[in-house]
Amino acid sequence: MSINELFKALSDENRRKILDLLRFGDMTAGDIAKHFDISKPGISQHLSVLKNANLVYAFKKGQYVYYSLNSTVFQEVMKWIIQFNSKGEK
Amino acid sequence: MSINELFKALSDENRRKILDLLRFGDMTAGDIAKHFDISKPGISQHLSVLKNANLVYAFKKGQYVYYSLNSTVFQEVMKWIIQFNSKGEK
DNA sequence: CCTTCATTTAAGTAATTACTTAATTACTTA
DNA sequence: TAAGTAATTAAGTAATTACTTAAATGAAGG
Repeated sequence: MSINELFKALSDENRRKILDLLRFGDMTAGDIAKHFDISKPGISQHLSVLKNANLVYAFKKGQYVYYSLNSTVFQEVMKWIIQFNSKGEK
Repeated sequence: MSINELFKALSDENRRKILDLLRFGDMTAGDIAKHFDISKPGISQHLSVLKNANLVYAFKKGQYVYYSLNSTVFQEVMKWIIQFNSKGEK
């Protein structure tokens, strides 16, 4: 859950779009994939990057895997950003 | 100055380290390079990515080029992040 | 069980990115 | 104006990343 992993995860347009979708509620991997032109395995790989960065978590329900935003980690990024408004301390 | 360019620029560890250095004051390209193990042209390329993303700006003084943080753009990122704390509106 | 559906894993490829060294541009000063 | 320094541009390469298709896993329902 390094800050590097976090920024790397956020650096891809498709992954940010996935996060955008999840803002409105949890979704299955398949439903997420429907919003993209890329293959299901492609999406699955993006989801795994987001999961490893703790930006989302996954829970299984029957044969479906639901993905959910983990909004706590966004605060990590926020903290990093905030440094650059309060110039040159610490 | 797209949000994509911005996140791409922030996704590299060395570029984030450059931004960290600039928090404490403007620096020349050469002085920045001294803090890294990579070549000067390598740093120059990173600086150009940061400049294109509007994260820094450059001004020339004699034969030196000074780089300076452009803290206003961080607010763009901030805005993007904030969405994920206030779930599912807009 | 066997089939179907949802998802992931595996393996390969194409595109992108981060670096390198060599050459070039721009400025300064003897 | 020649020599030295700072920085960038150019061109090539190695490493990484984003995708693809095919195969494997796992749960659901006849």
